[in-house]
Amino acid sequence: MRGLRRERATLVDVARASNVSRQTVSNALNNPQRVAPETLERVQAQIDRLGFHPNQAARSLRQQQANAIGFQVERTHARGFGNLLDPFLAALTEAAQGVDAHVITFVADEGADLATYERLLSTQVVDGFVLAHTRHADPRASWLRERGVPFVSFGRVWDDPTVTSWVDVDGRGGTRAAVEHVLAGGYRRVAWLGWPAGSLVGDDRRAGWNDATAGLGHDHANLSGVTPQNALEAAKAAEVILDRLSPGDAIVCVSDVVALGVTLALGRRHLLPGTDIGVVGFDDGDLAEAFDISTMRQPLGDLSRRLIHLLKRPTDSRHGDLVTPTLIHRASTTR
Amino acid sequence: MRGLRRERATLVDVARASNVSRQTVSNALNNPQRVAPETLERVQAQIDRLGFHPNQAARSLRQQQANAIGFQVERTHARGFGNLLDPFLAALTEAAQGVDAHVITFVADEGADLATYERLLSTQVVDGFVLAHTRHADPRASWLRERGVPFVSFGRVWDDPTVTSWVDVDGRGGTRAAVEHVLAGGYRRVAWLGWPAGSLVGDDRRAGWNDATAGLGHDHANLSGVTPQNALEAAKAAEVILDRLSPGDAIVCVSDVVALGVTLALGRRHLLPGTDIGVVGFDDGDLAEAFDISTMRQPLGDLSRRLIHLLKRPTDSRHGDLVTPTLIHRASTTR
DNA sequence: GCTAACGATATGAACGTTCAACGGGATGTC
DNA sequence: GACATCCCGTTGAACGTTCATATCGTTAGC
Repeated sequence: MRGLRRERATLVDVARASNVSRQTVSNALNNPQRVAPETLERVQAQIDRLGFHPNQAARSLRQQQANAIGFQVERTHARGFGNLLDPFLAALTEAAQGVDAHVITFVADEGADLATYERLLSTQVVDGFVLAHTRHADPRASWLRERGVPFVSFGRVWDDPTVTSWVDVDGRGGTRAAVEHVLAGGYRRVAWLGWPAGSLVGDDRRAGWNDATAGLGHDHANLSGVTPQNALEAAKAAEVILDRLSPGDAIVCVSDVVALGVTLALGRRHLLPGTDIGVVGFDDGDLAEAFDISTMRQPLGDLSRRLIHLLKRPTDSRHGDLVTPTLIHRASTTR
Repeated sequence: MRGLRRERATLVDVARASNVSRQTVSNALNNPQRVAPETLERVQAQIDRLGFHPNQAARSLRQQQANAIGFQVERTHARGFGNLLDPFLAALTEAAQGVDAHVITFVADEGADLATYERLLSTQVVDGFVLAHTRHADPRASWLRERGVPFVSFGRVWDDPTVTSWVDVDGRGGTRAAVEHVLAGGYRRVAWLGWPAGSLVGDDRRAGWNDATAGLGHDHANLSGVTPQNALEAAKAAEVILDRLSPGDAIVCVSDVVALGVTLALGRRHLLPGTDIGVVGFDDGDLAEAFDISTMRQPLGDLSRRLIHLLKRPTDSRHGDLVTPTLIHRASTTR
């Protein structure tokens, strides 16, 4: 994996070329205000001419920090359909680059995952971690906190209130906005297709539907259903609800995958999403776009930037951070 | 992003604790055969006791190599539905870990992407790159080759025969296997739904259908269709072919997304995939599993390991490397 | 019995950067 | 005029590892 021995310019090369000391070149890069303007200009010219970039390994060694963040990716078999982590990783990577940091991916063996976190830290490969897919009583969060390792979580660590360094999407507010969107579009009744109770994300999103439909005189019990996060199952569950709806009504769904299931069920009845029955998903994964389904977009760019910010200054959040999803209007809510 | 100043053990700490020199500890780690067995044991005991892991930054600095590989991820808006890169990245990460390397993700601005490659190299953040999504006349490949930078490509760099360091899936052989699978399952006629001619991957896969159906007396022109990589469009294209098929026939598709389109079209006709019409996809992305569609699985683990191997020893391949996809039998080809 | 060769371990130097400390000149303060 | 202060810049040391080379004792070869 070693390339041709490329001659990289070093600080000393730049220093010699511009007749200053190493440290002045270093200052020109890291503390330009400490350097006299004309010196700065001279040094900068040589940096450009020589194509100098500071060696990250030397920097890490001296500063005792890696400027890198670890992100655990799931092994192939463990990933689900409609997973958002792929675009999230892209957004996270971009946000990290914005603060001159890198994202390092890693996989961990089931059960032995903490050993991997330990290894990355003690080899000084990463300074901290971004967690996603936090589980109930996630052992990673407490392990990291005990050791004072910087980390943030994409998604609330619901059952550990001591972890406040998270950023999450406002599911309740998002669903509320989705309901208001279809009502404003002229759809009459708004049904809900969600996940079975007990999933914290699912319950949160459902609460938004409750909020927004409270005053409408709907028959709540009859106009909602549950399904696992699976398009085929969702299609079956949608059949039940569709029997109770008429053209001009709408279904707001807990996720894009579930919304796709509704779309499939509509297809079997030769009904058109949008024209006949409004459908809204949640997440704005790739499949929502592929099937022209209106959805609540998770603002992954903003969210990632907040995560990165929080990683550097954990004290800036006492209660976690909620971002508001935005409605993406597509054919499935166009009459 | 700096954690608590954790006291990490160093080589010297281990050396002192086991009454040997730095170098002996270093040898115990990197060249154990040079160290006397009893010394090795003593040193190893102290390494374990102190929880020592060698500092990667110091190692990189001294050895002038990062032990890291760069992998460009697409920005959010540029990704498509049914993208395989997410599981690929997981497999690649795992393969890299197998040789004590890390994967570093990065994003690049359109047009200025080579500058990002340059920066990662000259800061010694990575030693080389894994390319994916290679475009026609991909400028990255020639740029890297000119500079002698180690790189490999997931997918042939079709129009640059000087690039031999690629690993790809045998599309032709895979499709052939798919056709043989449905024939063996008792389906009578086997249609093809592919991408418009001109896509190299698509043409390759179609050739496999041609091969396998050559002696069957099919009406080739009538039993094949084209569609873009889009489930809704594929569903429309499938309608035309389905008009010419009868229950007991099958459709082999160029991708899972297209196969999903066929499944949708079947749903509208209240036909069941598998029972009425056989359907096979290609790629084994998450959606194939979600919709119980038989497909040709890209062996991402094997493929990644070959990529990593090739990155370290480019001379081991003179013509690139083809891996054989394996058939995943699901409901869509079960009668 | 002398020299060569080898096995096991130790030592100095180097990788390229930033930290900590310091120096010299100009400016300001009383 | 003495002294503090600031600006701009320099120098030695350190981060933790591995490379190149040296040392020492033992064995082999003749």
